[in-house]
Amino acid sequence: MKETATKILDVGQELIQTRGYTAMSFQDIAVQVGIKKPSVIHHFSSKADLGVAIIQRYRDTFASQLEAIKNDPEKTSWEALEFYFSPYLHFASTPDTVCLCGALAGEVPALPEKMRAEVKQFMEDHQRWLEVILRTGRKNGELNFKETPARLSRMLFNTLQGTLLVKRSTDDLSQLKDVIKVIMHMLK
Amino acid sequence: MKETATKILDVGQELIQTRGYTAMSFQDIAVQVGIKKPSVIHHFSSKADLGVAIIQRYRDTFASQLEAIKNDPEKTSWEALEFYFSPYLHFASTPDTVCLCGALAGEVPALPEKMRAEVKQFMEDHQRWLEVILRTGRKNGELNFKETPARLSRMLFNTLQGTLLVKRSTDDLSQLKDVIKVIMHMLK
DNA sequence: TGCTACCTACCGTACGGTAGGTAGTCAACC
DNA sequence: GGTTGACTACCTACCGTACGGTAGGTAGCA
Repeated sequence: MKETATKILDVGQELIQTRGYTAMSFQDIAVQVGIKKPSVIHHFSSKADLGVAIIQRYRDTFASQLEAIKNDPEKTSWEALEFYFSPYLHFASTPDTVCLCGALAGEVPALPEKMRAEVKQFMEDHQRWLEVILRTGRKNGELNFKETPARLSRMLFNTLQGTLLVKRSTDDLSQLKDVIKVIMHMLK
Repeated sequence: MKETATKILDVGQELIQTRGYTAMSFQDIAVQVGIKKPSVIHHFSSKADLGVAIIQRYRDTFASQLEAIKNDPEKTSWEALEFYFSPYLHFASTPDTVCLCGALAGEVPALPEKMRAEVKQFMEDHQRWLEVILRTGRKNGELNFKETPARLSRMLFNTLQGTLLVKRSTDDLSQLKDVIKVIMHMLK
């Protein structure tokens, strides 16, 4: 049986990814977890605290995945890229869901200050990891591109985030696959 | 002296671009226009109606600009591209502002149904215009690329939207210029 | 007379958050 | 071994605030 706090984080994250932080309420979370609103607040004393906890948990799991890939010398750059793209492909099959950082980025002005710093770090984590893959891939001779790894990684990261964003309104789920295909092709 | 209805549309649009549709309230608009809340509702009988009116006005002006460019035989494809990118470059100098469609796309699940269709059309307008520029530019021999114009225009549009999105949290205003430079370079 | 633009006053709802209480668990103590 | 106290998880009931929206009235103008 999952602990209540973990359930709250799970439900909260899902709600942010589908409806956004502002539209996520303690009440919604309480209903989905099966408890009452004040009990949610008992675990996370404010909405901002809950938001920060959700981002931090996500960042932690992301960081550990990064380490696992980094320390596996058998992984090729292409496999690392595929791993990086896999969650995006997952979003391609769920019309209204979006990467956590993308959902939060769209709401930055409405976010409590505590959360903004986390979101910023979050974006930088993502972009920098892609940068590392690109740099080592080119050094190994596996990947081929003209731009600097920093600039290209920023651009590709932005493209992925933008595709997720646009997907929400157009419901054109095939775009994500197309975009990833084009990116892969560009790097050969 | 500007008409009140126009002022309401102006202020409303600005609020959507900075804070988002959900966080935009009749009260905020009333204060900035210099009237009381019910007077705003007198002009636009519901928040959804106001939202639709704002998008429609934007789409109309965008469409007329499109026609003007299309019907000017002296404009090169590069000039058309520059014109297309110019509003994005403007956003590069305003940290918290975002393209109207991008701001709304991030909130699609929270939007009233009437607005969703408008947002969708909005995105398609933008993307299709870029597609036309790319297609005619290649036909003229001015532009050079391998992908189909449809696929490439979607990708570039997504990249621009994503860059605006990411900008909100990172405050890295130089990215937009960089991205546009890279795109221009790609098309040579 | 009728219309437009605006106003004050109000309504119901939903939100984040608080106050205060209850039931269960567990360790410390006589 | 039973009693006590502290702690945790959860509850009901409530508060202030802000929202979208309504009712009804007024001043000016054609």
